Amino acid sequence: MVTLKDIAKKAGVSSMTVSRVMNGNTKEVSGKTSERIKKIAREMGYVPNSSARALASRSSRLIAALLQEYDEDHNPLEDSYASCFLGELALQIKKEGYDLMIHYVKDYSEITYSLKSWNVAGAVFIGMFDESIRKLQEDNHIPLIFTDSYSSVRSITNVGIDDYTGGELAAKYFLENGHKNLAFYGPEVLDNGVVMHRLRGFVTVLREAGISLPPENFMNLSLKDLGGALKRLCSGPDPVTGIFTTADNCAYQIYSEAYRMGIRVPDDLSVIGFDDLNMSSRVTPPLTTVRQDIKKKASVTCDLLMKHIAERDSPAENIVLNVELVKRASVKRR
Amino acid sequence: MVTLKDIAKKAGVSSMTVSRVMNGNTKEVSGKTSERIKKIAREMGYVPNSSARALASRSSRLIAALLQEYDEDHNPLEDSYASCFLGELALQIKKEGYDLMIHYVKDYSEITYSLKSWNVAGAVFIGMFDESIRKLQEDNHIPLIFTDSYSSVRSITNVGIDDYTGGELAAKYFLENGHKNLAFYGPEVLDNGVVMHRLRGFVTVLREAGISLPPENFMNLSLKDLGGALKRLCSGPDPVTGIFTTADNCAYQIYSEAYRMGIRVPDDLSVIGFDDLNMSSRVTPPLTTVRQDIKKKASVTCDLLMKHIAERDSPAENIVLNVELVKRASVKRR
DNA sequence: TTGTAAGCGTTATCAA
DNA sequence: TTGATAACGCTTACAA
Repeated sequence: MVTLKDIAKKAGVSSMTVSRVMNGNTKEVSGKTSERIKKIAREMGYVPNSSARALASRSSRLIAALLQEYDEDHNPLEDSYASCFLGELALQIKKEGYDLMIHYVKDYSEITYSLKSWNVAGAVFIGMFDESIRKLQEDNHIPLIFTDSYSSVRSITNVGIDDYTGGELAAKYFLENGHKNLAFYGPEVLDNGVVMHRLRGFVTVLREAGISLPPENFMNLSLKDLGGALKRLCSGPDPVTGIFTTADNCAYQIYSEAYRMGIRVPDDLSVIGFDDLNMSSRVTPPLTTVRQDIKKKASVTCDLLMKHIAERDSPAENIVLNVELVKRASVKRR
Repeated sequence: MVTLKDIAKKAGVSSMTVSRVMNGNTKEVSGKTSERIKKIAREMGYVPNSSARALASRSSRLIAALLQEYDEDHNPLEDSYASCFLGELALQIKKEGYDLMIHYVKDYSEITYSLKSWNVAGAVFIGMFDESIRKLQEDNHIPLIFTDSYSSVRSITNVGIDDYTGGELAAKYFLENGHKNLAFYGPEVLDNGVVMHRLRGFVTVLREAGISLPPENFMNLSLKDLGGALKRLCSGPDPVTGIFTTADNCAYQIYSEAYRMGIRVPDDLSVIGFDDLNMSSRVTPPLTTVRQDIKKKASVTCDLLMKHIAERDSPAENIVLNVELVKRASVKRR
């Protein structure tokens, strides 16, 4: 392993001089020595030791991405939204010259542990961490960027989207297309701000149009027999003709169960999703969905992170990105 | 920040004793002091400093996952295979008490740099690294686990699948179902062992059945107008009735373009994919595909890694996992 | 069973 | 513009 010392010896200078050069403090070092040292370092294949750096400087060029580990036998990255966001985030972080660590989190205690253990420079939270936020901020004095949080903690830096408007857009589009009998499919609302706001936007528009959904039209992921429920809703004298899901992934499930039950999309049942994942333009029929710009979200997240790392007292800010409805073939005019 | 020293002071022992306790060297420390120290550490919220550990011990409990960064505007995790594998790998690595870092790689030089910089204990390569393998092994003396490699380097530890048989299974199933006029869709074969072997298995079986594919039946990702090509193949007096793709993702593209061109799957065109991603049972119609067990692959990868970390002179081994054909509705009997 | 001392590779600090 | 020195928090190696 080549160290600063090795280079210093070869160049006939102190290791401090080499250190300065390697860190680009070119102003403090004469141009000539600087060039010479760089050359030697390159020739010797010098790679700075990040651990030593972190130890000495009490900070590292390391970012942690934290993902909720909900389920034993499903890893967090099976969710295409999460993997897409993380994948994009990794790209941005790399561009900034930082390294990225990923941590699955089941227990609160795991978070602080992993952040402290590595002296990470900052952390990005992907998934629902609302209950822990206050404690996280108390325990960790590094920039923490949350995503899609609806925490009541005021001083929090968060990147989210306009979920409520998303729900509204879906409802309006259904109404425009003559749908009156609608349903909803998504995770339990109770503890999830994102889902709740999407749903609220949706039902509020419907209510204003004089439409209210009976309880059985709210289906959630814990439903054992989605196909059966769908079949029931879509038959009878006054069948459901449209369904709003809080994620494209859920919409794909609907597609699948509808197909299995012989319900045709969009002829019998129109579907609107949320996210606009890559897959959504490819499914049959292409999915009408509320689009969020995941790449933008990732780059904004990274920008915020870098800003807070550079200026530790940057004010907390909550950034809300726009959504838009992408109209495809999964909604039929009635 | 709480350090060993702090705990030592409070416990009235040397920091070495604390270090031993924190590292579980319980045999060397009396039971009583051990318990007392653990208690104090817990109370003080001690978190070991991984950087210091890595520095002092010249190794870290850190694994690097390396992903090929092919394309500027697509991140490697947009590929569901990669994100699923990585996601599962992360789970396994966490179970072993290691941390995981992800690195996108464009240039060879980036790899060695990131591995050395963090003193990582081992690395997993996801994607095509065949040309770099020899050099990687020379430059890095830590366990390197490759996946899906067909490198000619003999002493390489790799976890792959039986791609060739996968291709055979697809071909046989088409034949069983009376398909005689077939096509292929996937990445350029030239430099990709995985794709090449899948394709070889496929065409070999066909050849044995006296069927050979004309050049225009080989379509690759660079094709500008996939829909048009599909339309051409599927019309005329002797239309293609089945298409084999080297990845489920490609099959989804076929679905999408077929839909756009008014070609019905499976009535006009049967499709067989490869991977069996989560999505494949959900698309319409559910996709017949050659299944690989990604979870198994990830756990085998992790096991190998741990074994090689524990015993640095473990022999190189190439593990080949089985594949199986999952029959769904995308292939129609002719 | 416990402690002492040195050192891992780097940066911070101060002096020259 | 450079260098000497002391950390950073931990482990290794050896001594008690």
